[in-house]
Amino acid sequence: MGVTMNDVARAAGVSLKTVSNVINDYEFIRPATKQRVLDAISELGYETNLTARSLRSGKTSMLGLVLADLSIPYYAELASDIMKAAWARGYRVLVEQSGNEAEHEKAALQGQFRSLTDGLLFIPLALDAEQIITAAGKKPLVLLGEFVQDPRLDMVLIQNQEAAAAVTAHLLAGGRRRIAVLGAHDGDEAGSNGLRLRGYRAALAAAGVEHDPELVVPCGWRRDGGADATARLLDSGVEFDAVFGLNDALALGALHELLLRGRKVPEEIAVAGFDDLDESRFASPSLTTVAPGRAEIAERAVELLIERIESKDAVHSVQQPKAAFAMKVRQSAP
Amino acid sequence: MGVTMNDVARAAGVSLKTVSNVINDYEFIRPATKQRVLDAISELGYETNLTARSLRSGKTSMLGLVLADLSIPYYAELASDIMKAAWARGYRVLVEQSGNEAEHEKAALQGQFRSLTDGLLFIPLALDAEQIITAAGKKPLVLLGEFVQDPRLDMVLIQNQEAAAAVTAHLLAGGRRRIAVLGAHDGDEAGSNGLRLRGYRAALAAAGVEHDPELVVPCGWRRDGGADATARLLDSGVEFDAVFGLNDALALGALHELLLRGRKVPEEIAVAGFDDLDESRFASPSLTTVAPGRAEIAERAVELLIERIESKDAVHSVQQPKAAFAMKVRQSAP
DNA sequence: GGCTCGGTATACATCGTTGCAGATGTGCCG
DNA sequence: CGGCACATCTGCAACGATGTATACCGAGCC
Repeated sequence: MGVTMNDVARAAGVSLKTVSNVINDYEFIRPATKQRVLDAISELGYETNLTARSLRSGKTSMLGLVLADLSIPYYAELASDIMKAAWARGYRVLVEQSGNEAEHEKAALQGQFRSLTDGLLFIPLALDAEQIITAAGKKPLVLLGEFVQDPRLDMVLIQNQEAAAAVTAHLLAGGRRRIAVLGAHDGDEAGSNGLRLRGYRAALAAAGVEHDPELVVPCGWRRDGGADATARLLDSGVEFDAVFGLNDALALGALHELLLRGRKVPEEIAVAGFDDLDESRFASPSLTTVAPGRAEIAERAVELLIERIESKDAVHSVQQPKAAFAMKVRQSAP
Repeated sequence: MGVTMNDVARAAGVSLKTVSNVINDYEFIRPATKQRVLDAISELGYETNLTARSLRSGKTSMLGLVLADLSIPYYAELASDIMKAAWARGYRVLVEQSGNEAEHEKAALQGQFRSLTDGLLFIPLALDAEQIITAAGKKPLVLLGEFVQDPRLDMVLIQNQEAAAAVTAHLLAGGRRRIAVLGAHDGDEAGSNGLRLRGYRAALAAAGVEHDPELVVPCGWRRDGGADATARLLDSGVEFDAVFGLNDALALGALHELLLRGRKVPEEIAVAGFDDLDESRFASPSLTTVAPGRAEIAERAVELLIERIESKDAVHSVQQPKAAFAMKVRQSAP
């Protein structure tokens, strides 16, 4: 157990450094020498010790990914895309679940384990920009999710406001006038939910439809939150002819509750979401939603982070690319 | 950037080794000394370099988790549980997506990246036991998912057969006699799908219901596979009054397709699955399924793997604990 | 033939930590 | 008061790789 370069060197009759050179594709090695080393490597079953390499070179070739919880489908799908993008560029991803708690997020930014990664992809939920900047120090960092916005931070943006406006406009075009919104407080301005809410209000205003604060229902971020909120809404007696879940999980929870209570979707009440989960396509009825460009987000975020890592000292201006979104009109709101 | 133990030592006026001792909670240190060191640490913002520690100690405190793809909800939920269990024991998890390809699985078992982890949790899909044993070598390894069964390998078992029999029995108890099965070939004996199929047949036999091979429909493992298979089944004209998806994704795909075609669930056709995804609870109608004991599986697998890692040389017999399962009766098959 | 030059291989120090083997100091016992 | 045990602290050598500097070698040039 544990063949080292030294063993290989001895077996091949060369110096340790030559083995290193072969492994790192150094240009000037005689083919015969190279072959001898390669033979020795495969004969002994040598494998590079990445830990040692990291210590010496100062790079781990790992990216940290901090998100709330993998059991939330949107994060799982995003994580999957991010891992593929990173892998394609020779990096691995170390996922850290923050459980949406400030303490865990902070720990991820500045804790011990930071030293295992070359940079961080971070989906902040509990910390604000100031806290993030303080905690992160100089480590390469790219934010995702737009919960936090700040001109000093690199991030990949979702067009929250525009996309939410598009969903709302679609519902309005379908003749809906009393569109309930799940997942935000009426006053929210910040965070992705705030931005999405703003998009909703903008679309209403553009269509000349009055905004009723009673239709904005705060709730958790998961399916049960959407279901509960819908139940409360139905019980409250407030009239509505559509539900816009600020994410698909909420919309699916709402859909479930509406059908449970015998409401007809979409005839009576239309339902729309935001995220375009794989699951949403297969809901019954299938869910109208907007795709925020997940694959593009993953790709861009990884690319940007790696750029920051590999040109660490270079001067650079903050980048905040926006991903393209796309409406997905399905049965729940045709 | 890069405060080392040496810097701390100098600042605290002690030797480097004493700093190390403080950090590792060595017993015999005068409180005053300890405090001085701790002060220096926080003043300088020192952080342990885990890479160096790993190199020196030979432990990385990371577990590898090899699975097909995080975008598959069952794996995402399992991964989430595994990470929490590992974290609670001081380990992190490095996820590797195999995409269900033999080559990737093999690479995960014996590739470079192996040296970054102390042991591997592996959900095999493409490799068989022999290949796994050959590729894995002596590295601590615990299998999950029961796609492979072998008395030489540690693994945490799902009661595939028993649980599938329970689902089938439940459908039979509801008066169903023509139960279609999605996700296996009629001949399958191995793998979780084979075992689940065997449970299905056993339950039919126990109830004295004849088995019709035409009701067994092979298909992919995701929602679209279930939908396609259901479409084919409907088109073929084969009669059936229930569908048993060998996992929830398939069942949900089937549910979607049935409703799309105007079939009433459960009145006309009952639907049941296997996995108890979070999503299944919120489907409409909610999905009857069986929970394989995901949290317990995660817990036990992590525990077993860590035991193997930490008592590496000790003689031990192969362990194959079984997780308890639980029926979840919901609307789709009351 | 001696000298330069570029290709090829090597030696040595080094990354930041921990294991091991001691060195020092303190208190207590006889 | 010497000796001994024990608490406390220190120094050195490693872990396995890579960077830098340099040694060697044959070919080409004058």
